[in-house]
Amino acid sequence: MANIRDLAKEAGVSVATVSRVLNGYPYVSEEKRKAVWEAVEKLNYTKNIQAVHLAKGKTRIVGVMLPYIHHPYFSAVIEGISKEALRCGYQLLLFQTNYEVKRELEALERLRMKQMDGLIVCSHEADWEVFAVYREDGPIVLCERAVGHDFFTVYIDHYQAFAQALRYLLDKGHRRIGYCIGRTTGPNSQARAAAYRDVLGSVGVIPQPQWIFDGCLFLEDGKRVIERWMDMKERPSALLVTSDQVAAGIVLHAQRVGVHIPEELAVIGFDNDPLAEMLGMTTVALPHFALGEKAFRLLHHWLETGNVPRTQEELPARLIVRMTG
Amino acid sequence: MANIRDLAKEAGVSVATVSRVLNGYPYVSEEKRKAVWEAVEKLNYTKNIQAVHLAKGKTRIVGVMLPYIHHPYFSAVIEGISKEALRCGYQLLLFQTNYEVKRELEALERLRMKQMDGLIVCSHEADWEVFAVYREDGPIVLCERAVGHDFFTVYIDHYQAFAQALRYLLDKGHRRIGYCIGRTTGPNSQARAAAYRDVLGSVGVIPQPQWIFDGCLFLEDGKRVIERWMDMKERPSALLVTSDQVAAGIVLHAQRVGVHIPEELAVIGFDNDPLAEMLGMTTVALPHFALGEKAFRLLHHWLETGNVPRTQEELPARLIVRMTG
DNA sequence: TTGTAGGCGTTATCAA
DNA sequence: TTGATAACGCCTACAA
Repeated sequence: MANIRDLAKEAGVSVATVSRVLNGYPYVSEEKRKAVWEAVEKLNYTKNIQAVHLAKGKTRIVGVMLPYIHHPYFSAVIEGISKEALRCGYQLLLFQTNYEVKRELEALERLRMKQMDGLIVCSHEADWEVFAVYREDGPIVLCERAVGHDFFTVYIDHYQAFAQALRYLLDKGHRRIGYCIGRTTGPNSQARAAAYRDVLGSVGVIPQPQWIFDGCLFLEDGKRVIERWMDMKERPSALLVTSDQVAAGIVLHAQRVGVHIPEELAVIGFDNDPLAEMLGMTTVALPHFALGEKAFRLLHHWLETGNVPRTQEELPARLIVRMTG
Repeated sequence: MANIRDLAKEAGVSVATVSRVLNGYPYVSEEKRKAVWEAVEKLNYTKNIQAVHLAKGKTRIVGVMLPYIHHPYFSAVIEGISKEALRCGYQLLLFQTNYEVKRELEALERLRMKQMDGLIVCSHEADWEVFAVYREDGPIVLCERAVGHDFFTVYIDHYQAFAQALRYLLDKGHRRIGYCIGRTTGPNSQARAAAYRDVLGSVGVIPQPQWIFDGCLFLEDGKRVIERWMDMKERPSALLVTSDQVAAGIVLHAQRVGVHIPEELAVIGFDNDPLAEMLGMTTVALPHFALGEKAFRLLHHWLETGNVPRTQEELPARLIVRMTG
């Protein structure tokens, strides 16, 4: 495969001139410019991007760290990132971690190795301290709140989102309120747990541990929740469900087994997935797509200007009352 | 940032020795090995992966071309690809195209530029001739059938899948059978259209153009379908819906507006999404995840052995009868 | 077991 | 306007 030196020889110019032509720099005579393009044509030349990356020390590639892709939340976030990246001429390198710390470290190491210009962390498992170590190796933007660390982040205010829904339920008279969550670790989950404690505590309700349903990620988990709920002696009268997928699973399975929603069990989902509208589900709308977009923009600005963005932007959530809660 | 030469100086050895140590080659004395690692530690060295890529002419990166990510079909395929890639130590570079030919060409150009070792095409818009031009620039594996081109592919046999469902409906006595599809171009869509013509033709049914509902990609499109269906004078009695998401939208909206399923309208979805099971939907299970896995494996084998895989593997689909059709 | 030196393909500086 | 040449950082014959 022809390289820039072959071109130079063919066109009868220097490699420097070839490079200038290829990159559209001024100060090249029309004549030589033409000769170079002809050589490009003749030798069927294409630039080797690796060499460019090495020489420039930049790649216009951004890494995206996330546990898995086949999930409505993460695929919405990526879509937002991807849309902006496309617009700005950046490429996306995927780092699927399955929430394994080892994988997260691999991604961070790749940042050190300068495989990409920056990294967007959608969700993580390792301690923030681990991430802090890599801060000097390249720009990192988070999609989660990092309390006590001055990372640059765009995040959804899950405390406020949860609190909002809880107060709504309290106002409707509910006292036995439980919730379903994907996993208990992670900043988002902890923000919710804090809101749960605080808001229920403010009205003197003592939540029961068994009112918290862990491992709720996918539609089919909703079935499990209903089954467990039916087996309980003191059932919650309302559930906050941190994913509309799971909430939909709950609502649909409840319907099937004859549990009346919201009379016997009020259900409030999160996300405002199309499914929520379709099922008439009360839900808290979360701006996932915008989260991805903004995270990329933040990183992009950082990369292009070199100015560290001292940003920690909070994206608001909005309760949408429909029929299930 | 320290480089391999700094290490050599620090450790009092040559760069070749450093490289050997770093890459775990034999024939290095324990003493020097130790000295190198100490230098690594001391200088806080990390290898620059770009330089490695350039020197080796390989990247262990695979490109994935797909129209969008936030879609159950594509995110399942990627998940399959990603899982295998992770296992084999490969990374994924995303090329979101929005079905724009221009974007597809950009991805192919990147293959030429040797940004990645190979490319998996999940779905495309450009003519196969365009892809054929780039075949010599790197291994390309397709997730769609390419009739008349000897690309290497793994694909779901959509003709068989569609035909299977159609015959089932015919057996049940349906004659006015329509279908909903994402877009009409693309090999998968054309395979379905062919099955539709052939199977209906075989029993002398002349399908009406308005029985084909285009642009059905997401849950919310199902609502539109029902609305249009209700406005029709000669309504289909059954619909094949090429996405369970859309089928779910149809079933749920039908329920809402009082259309009885399957009595007034039989619905058969595709994918076997968890939603289908939850809603008791009859559906044709499609192995999306396996498709991604196998596509990666095919490419991987090609990359590692250098042997062109003359594979064109057809993945079967399976009708799952539940309650909607 | 070790080192030297050339190569990978571009970009960028500096002098002309 | 142009060209030589030194980076960029690593790998790898080949020679010792």
